[in-house]
Amino acid sequence: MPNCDTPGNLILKVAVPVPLDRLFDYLPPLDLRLSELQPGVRVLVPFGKRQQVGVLMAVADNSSFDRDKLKPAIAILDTHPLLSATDISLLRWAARYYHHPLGEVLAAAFPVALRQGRPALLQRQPYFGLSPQGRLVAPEQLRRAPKQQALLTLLQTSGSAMTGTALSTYKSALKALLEKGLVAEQAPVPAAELALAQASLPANPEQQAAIAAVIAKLGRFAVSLLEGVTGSGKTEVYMQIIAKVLEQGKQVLVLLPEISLTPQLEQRFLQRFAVNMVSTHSKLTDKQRLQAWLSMQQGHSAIMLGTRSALFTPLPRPGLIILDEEHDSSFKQQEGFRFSARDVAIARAKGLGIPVLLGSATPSLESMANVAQHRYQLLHLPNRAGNATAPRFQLLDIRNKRMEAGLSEPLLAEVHATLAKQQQALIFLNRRGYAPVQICHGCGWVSRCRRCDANLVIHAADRVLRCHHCGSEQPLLKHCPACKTGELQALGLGTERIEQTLEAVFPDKVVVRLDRDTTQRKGSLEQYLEQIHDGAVDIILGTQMLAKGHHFPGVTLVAILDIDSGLFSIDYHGSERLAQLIVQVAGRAGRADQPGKVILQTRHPQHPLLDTLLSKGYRAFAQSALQERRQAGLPPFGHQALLRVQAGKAEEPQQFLQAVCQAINSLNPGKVQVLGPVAAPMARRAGLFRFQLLLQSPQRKELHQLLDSLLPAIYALKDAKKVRWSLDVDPVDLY
DNA sequence: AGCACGCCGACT
DNA sequence: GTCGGCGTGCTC
Repeated sequence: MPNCDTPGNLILKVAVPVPLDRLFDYLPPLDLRLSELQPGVRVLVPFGKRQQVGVLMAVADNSSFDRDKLKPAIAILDTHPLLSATDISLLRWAARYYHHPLGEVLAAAFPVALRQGRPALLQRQPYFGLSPQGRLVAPEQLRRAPKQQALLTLLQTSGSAMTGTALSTYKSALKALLEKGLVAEQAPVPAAELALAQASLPANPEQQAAIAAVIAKLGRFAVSLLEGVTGSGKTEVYMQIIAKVLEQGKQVLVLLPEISLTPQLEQRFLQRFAVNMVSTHSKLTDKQRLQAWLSMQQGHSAIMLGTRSALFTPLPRPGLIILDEEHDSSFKQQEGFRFSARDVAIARAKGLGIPVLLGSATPSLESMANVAQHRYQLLHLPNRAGNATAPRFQLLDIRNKRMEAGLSEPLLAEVHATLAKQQQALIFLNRRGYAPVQICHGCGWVSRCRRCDANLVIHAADRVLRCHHCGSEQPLLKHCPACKTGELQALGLGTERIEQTLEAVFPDKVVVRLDRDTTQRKGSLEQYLEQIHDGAVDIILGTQMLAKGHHFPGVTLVAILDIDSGLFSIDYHGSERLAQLIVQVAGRAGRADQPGKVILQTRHPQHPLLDTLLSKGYRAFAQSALQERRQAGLPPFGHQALLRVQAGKAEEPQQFLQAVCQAINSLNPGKVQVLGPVAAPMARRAGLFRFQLLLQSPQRKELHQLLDSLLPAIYALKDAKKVRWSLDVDPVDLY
C-alpha cells in the first residue's frame, strides 16, 4: 500500500494513561505508514492541552465521537508492537478484574522510560565471561574495541580451560573490568550449550520429586506450590527447573517480594547459568530498567529477576514463572492499580500456556485452599538441608514477670547462655524507633500527630518525634507543652530502646540493629549482614526485615518480644500474618550441629492459634484458620472489594459513600453484602479524613457483576470529584 | 490525573 | 485596581 494515501476512514482506538475508563479515538498521524498500525505500538497523542503516550488498542473504521472533532495522533512511536496480543489480552483482563482504567493498567506494564515516550532501543553491551565449561566467551564486536583488546588477548592466552589459580586470576581481572565498566555482565544471545546448568548439587528425593513434577508440566499451564522451610533447598529446585527451561530455549521470569533479596539470588544464578540475565527493581535507574525490560522483550535475555512490577515484562519465548515467598503481602500493589502479582502471574501463565511455581515456607491461606481444591499441586520439601534440625519453640509467659525494658529475666538468661557458647542471638520486635509514644507524667499529655490519628514516635538518636504514617517531625520535647512542668516519659518499646538496654546488659558484646532507620543508607544492610556472617556480631536486633530471606547460620536463639499485638488484630489477616512471621523468623536460626531455639514472649500462652501453630505446625494452623474463614464467609471462601475514600473534610467521604450505597441499592446487589460506610481504622491520615465501604459476596462472579455496573455509576457521581477514591479488589490490608 | 476556566478575598 | 484561592468541567 502506498504511504501517501489518505488512510480512508481509519480511526485509532488509543488507551491513554489517565483515570478514565475508556479509549480515545484519533485520526492517524499525517506521516503514517500503514505497516505501523498494529495494536501494541505506542502512540503519541494530543490530549487536552498536553501530550500523552498511549497504546494503540485497535484500528476501526468508525467512531462514536463526533468525527470532525477528532484530532490526528502526533506520531506512532514504535515500528513493532511492544506488547503481544496475549499480553494485551492479559492487561485487558486485569483492567476488568481490578476495575481499573485500561490506560493506567497498560502504563504499569511499561518501564518509566517507555511511558515517557523514549525510543525502545536495546543497547547490546559487549561481554566476555567464562562459559560453564571454563571456556572463554567473547563476541566478535569486542575484539574491535581497542580499550579491551589488550586484556582480551591476555585472557585468551590464559587458555581455554582455566582451573585453580588461573581461574581465580581471571575472575578477579574480570571483576575489576566490570567495576570499571569496561565490560558488562550481559552475555551474547544465549547459546544452547551455555544454558545448561553446571555443577548441580545432588538433589535429595523430595527435591528430585519437586523438580520432576514441574518439569513434567513444562509447555502447559499448571500451578505448583513448593512448600519448603528455610534451608530446605528451594533455590536448588528452582535452578534445576530453570536449567531445563533454558535448555529448551525458553525464558524464565522470577518474582521476589523485595529488592533486598534480589542480589542474593542474582549471585547464585550468575554462578550457575551462563545465559543473559537481567534484574529489575526500584533501585535501578530508569535507563537500566528500560534495558532490562527490552532485553527480555527482544528475547536477548533468558532470565529476569524482579519485584512485582516485573510481572508484565513481555516474553517472546515464555517458559516458566516463579514467584518466591508467595505469601508475602508486598506482591499486592497498595496504590493506583492494586493488583496481586501472584494472582495475575497465574492468569498470565494460563494465557501463555506455561507453568507457575509458587514457593514459600508458609504458604498463604489462599494457596493452601487452592491445593485442597486440587487447583494447585503441592510439592513439599520437609527437610532442612544437611540434616539441620527444626528449631524448638518455647512460649514464655511474661505475666507478672519482671521485665527489663521488654526483655523478661528468663529471656535475658537465655541470651546470656547463648552468648557464652559463642553463638548468636536474634531478637525481633516489629516496632522501630525508641518508644511508640511520649507521655507527660504530670498531666497525661501524649505526643499526637497533628495530621493523623496516630502518636508521634520517639526517635532518640535523631532527637525527634516522628509520625510513621505521614512522616511529619518535631524536635524531641524537654518539657510538657501542656502543663509546662510535668516530666516527659517514653512509653512502650521500640528497637532503638531495646538496643540501648541490650548494650547496657551486655556491655562487652556487639549488638547490631537492623530496621529501616539503620539500613536506609545504600549498602548498609549488606554491610551488616556481612558482619553477622563473619561472626563479628553477637546480638542481632531488628524488625520485619529480619523475617525475610537472610539466613543466619550462627544464630541459635531467636526471641520474638511481643506477639500479643498480632493475636488480637482487627484485620482478619492478622493471625495468618503472625503465624507466617513466627515461622519465618524461626527459620533464620539453627544449623546442623546446633538446633535453634525460638522463644515467644506472650501474655496469652493458652491462645489457640499459638497452641496449634507450635504443637502441630504451620499446616495445621492453616487448616484451622481456613476453617474459621469458611465459617465466617471470609476469603478465600468469600470475595471482597473495598472502596476507600479520603478528603479534607469529614463530610465529603461520607456523602460520597452514601451516594455509592444508593447506587448499589438501585443496581440489584443480590447476595453481595454491603458493610459500611465506616471510618477507616485510622480515620485521619496526613490531614485527610478516611472512610471505607466493604463489599463481600460468597460468589466472585456476583461481586464482579455488581462492580461492573457500579463503577460507571461512581465515575458519574458528582461527589466523586470532591474526594479521592479507589477500589481495592481482593484487599489484603483492610486499613 | 492534569489543566483550564471562573468567580470572590488581601495585596503590590 | 490585580494576584490567586480552589470548585467545576473536560480530555478523542
